[in-house]
This record gives sequence, structure tokens and C-alpha cells, in this order.
Amino acid sequence: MKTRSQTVWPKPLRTLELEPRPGSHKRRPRPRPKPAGKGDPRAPKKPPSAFFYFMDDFRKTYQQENPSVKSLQEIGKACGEKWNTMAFEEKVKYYDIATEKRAEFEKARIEYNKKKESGELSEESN
DNA sequence: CGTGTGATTGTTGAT
DNA sequence: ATCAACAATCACACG
Repeated sequence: MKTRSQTVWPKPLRTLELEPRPGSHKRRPRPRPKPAGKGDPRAPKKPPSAFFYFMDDFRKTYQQENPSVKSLQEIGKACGEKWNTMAFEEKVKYYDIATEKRAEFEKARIEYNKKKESGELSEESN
């Protein structure tokens, strides 16, 4: 019997209270090569973070109160701002979801790693 | 018709 | 340990 409430971590995450990294300001050189059509059967995608789960719920509420909003950049900022102002307890709820998601993803990652060693070392033979 | 971009933060993977 | 890139949300605009 595992209660999610016990998942209340002493600290949200290492990154949450982590001080601004010294000497590292640029955190987004993002050339986004979107592989349209390239599907990797391996390489399990990263599970949505707690922030995204929150955004999913927040987005719906936001559009209800702001149907005129196009959604995305404005919501993104709104979410981010709200997220930072959110109480830790409220965030834990979403963190908890992400925690379970990570566990599942972790297994997928191990299996992916295993398969890669199994005989997929040379993925360039096709 | 199809895809890339726009900002948000968290999370994971690799060096 | 620390960087770096990617994860979804929608709507529009360009080729």
C-alpha cells in the first residue's frame, strides 16, 4: 500500500531549489529538428513533467475564462507564473503524477537499453 | 497540405 | 556534477 501522500518529497527536486547555475545563462539554443516521419521504436520519449500536467488542467480553466486567448505563449507564461506562485502542496499533486510516470518510463528506458545491447548495437544497418 | 515556431518548466540522459 | 536538449499545449503562416 503506497500512498501518494508519502511521495511528498522533503524537497521538490534538486533543480527546484537549485541555485542559478554559475556561469550558465543561455539555456536554450534550440534548433528543433523535428523528425517528421522519423519514428524511433526505441528511444522512449520523456514523460511529461509535473508542469505539463498542471498546464493541461490549467489550460482548460484558462481557456474557459479566457476564450479569446489563442493559447500557448500566453498560457505558457501564465502557467509558469502561476506555477511559481503555486503552493508546494499543490505542486506535489502533479509531482506525484510525474513520479509514477518516471517509474514507468524508467523501465522502458532499461528495456530500451537492454534491447540496444541485445543486438541493436548497429542501428545503421538498414 | 504539411510542418515549423512561439514560451513555460521539469526531467532525463549523456559527457 | 553540469550542460543540453526535449517533453505537450494551439493556432497561424509560409512553401
